[in-house]
Amino acid sequence: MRWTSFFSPTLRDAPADAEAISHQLLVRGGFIRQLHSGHYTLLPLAFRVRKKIIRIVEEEMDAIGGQEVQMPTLQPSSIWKDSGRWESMGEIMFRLEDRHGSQAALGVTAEEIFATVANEISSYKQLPQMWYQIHTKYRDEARPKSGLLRVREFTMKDAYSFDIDEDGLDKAFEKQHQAYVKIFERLDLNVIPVEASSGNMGGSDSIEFMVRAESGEDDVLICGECGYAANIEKAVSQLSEIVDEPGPVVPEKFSTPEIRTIAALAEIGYPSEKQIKTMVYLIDGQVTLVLVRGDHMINEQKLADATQAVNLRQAWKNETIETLGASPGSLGAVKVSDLPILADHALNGRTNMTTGANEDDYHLSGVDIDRDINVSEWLDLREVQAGEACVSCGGSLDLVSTIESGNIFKLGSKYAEVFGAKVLDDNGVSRPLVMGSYGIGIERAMATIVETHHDDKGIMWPISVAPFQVVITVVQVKDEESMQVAESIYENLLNAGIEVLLDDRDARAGVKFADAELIGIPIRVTIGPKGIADGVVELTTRSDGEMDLVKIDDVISTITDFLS
RNA sequence: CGGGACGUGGCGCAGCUCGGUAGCGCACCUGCUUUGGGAGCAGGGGGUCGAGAGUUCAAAUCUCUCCGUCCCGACCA
Repeated sequence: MRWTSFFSPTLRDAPADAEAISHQLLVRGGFIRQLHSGHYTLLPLAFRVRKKIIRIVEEEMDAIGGQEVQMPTLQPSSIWKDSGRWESMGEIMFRLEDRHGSQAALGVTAEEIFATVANEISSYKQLPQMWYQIHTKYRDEARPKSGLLRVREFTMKDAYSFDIDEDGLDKAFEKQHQAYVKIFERLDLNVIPVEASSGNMGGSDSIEFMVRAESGEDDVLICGECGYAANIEKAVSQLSEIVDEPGPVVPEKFSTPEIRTIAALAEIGYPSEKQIKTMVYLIDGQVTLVLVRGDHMINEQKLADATQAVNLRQAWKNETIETLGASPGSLGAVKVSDLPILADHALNGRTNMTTGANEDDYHLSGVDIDRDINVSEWLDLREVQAGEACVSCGGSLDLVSTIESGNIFKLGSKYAEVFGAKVLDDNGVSRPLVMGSYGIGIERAMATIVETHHDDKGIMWPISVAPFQVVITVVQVKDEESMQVAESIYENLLNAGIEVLLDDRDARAGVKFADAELIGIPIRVTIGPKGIADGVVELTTRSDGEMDLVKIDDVISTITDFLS
């Protein structure tokens, strides 16, 4: 490709509203343009990168027996109603009606569709199966952000495995795990597999593949000692034991005017780890009290997972007052008998605690949880904090921000049962298929690579996904000899199957160098009159900026060697 | 959904307080000079000032409503 006919509108300044570095560089480099919030046009450069990522994903999926298919993105409401996700997907799902008034949705994910097709499998002899597609997904995100990192329309590789039993699923899951490791290696993304919540996918085991990045929005806890890693929605830790002083036989009410917070109560002599934090939630319409230790935070995803809630929110202030008769700041669960009370494990067995009295401006001290609070269920609800001890080795946990680049789920038979995807086993017994589902966001991977491969001059693509492997920068386009050498190297590289961009623009050298660096081509061949006089050209690698003088006749072999 | 900011040529911005019909840098076009790290000079093209309504002789500027975009939080397969 010749730059003079190539469409890559580079910009000197990034748009003011681009915050994430990948967003800035992809826009500045002429890879993408925004159409509206969460929807981006992929210009030729980005499209080339996308294709390469897709190719890598396809190769690794095919290598583990994946079969590529393509499902419709416009899907009838009926199958989503059958699985219950027409409801539970909530606002994330784009919905529309056709001219006949039939309701439909744009594909958010495809468990339902794949399970429907899996009806065609009738015997255990046809198993296992692994199907995947690389196709557009639509999600009405509450807040699209950070360029390609969180969008409403994107390409996803979604794979689905079908097995006769859990054992088969375990194998498929492991194969996908291994394939992911290879894919991310080839993309030069340093992924951390972490235990994760499966959200409303309804699965059991779930692993997310996370890449550390400044602009990441998922928090992960990692143990530097033993390698334990988990999403904050799932992470657990060890707490040092607290020995409570013996308390009174009944709780004692005391006046606490002006005291509305855990911190304020701590200041007057009731340490936060000796307090009970009481929060009021509406869990699928049911008012519920949720208790954690005073110095702990509730993680709502844990709460949602533990309760299988579809709709979950904190109660409004007025709802709280109606229910408990007091305002937030004076709430407690002592003597509450008509509401479910969910408590975090860290409160188990504690005595002589302090909590709100359910009467404004009063608290209770000397609360013995077993004796005074009617806990319905003990659950893991609290959010682990940085520095806490690892459950497996006691090491200190680090909190790091990451981008979720892929995930794998064990779905079990939920969808197979709903859609009647059953097969006969070797005893002639009908059994539902056991499914897994496995996703990777393609454009997100592209942006994540930029997040992790850039310097102050621009992008530094790994060779595996670079839009071009080589750029030939002709310093003096009007110098005939330079152009002749450039044309000849260009032709030879093309013949060698290498993707080359020939910068034949009549621009100043500085402009051309800056553009080449901005768009991140791994190898630059610089051709100028000076070198030609000596029979050499320059080879510069983008990743380390190192420059070598190479004889003109050796350029092709040097480059092909370097690339292989 | 809660909080905050912004909307003026392709990009970055000024002008708005105090109303008088739009300007700067980059980019773009033409010519000349220049040519190894974002050139110089000269000339030129391009803007419903987010939209609508209102106030006014007159609105980018004042008022109201709406729309859009970004950031923080909530939420998020």
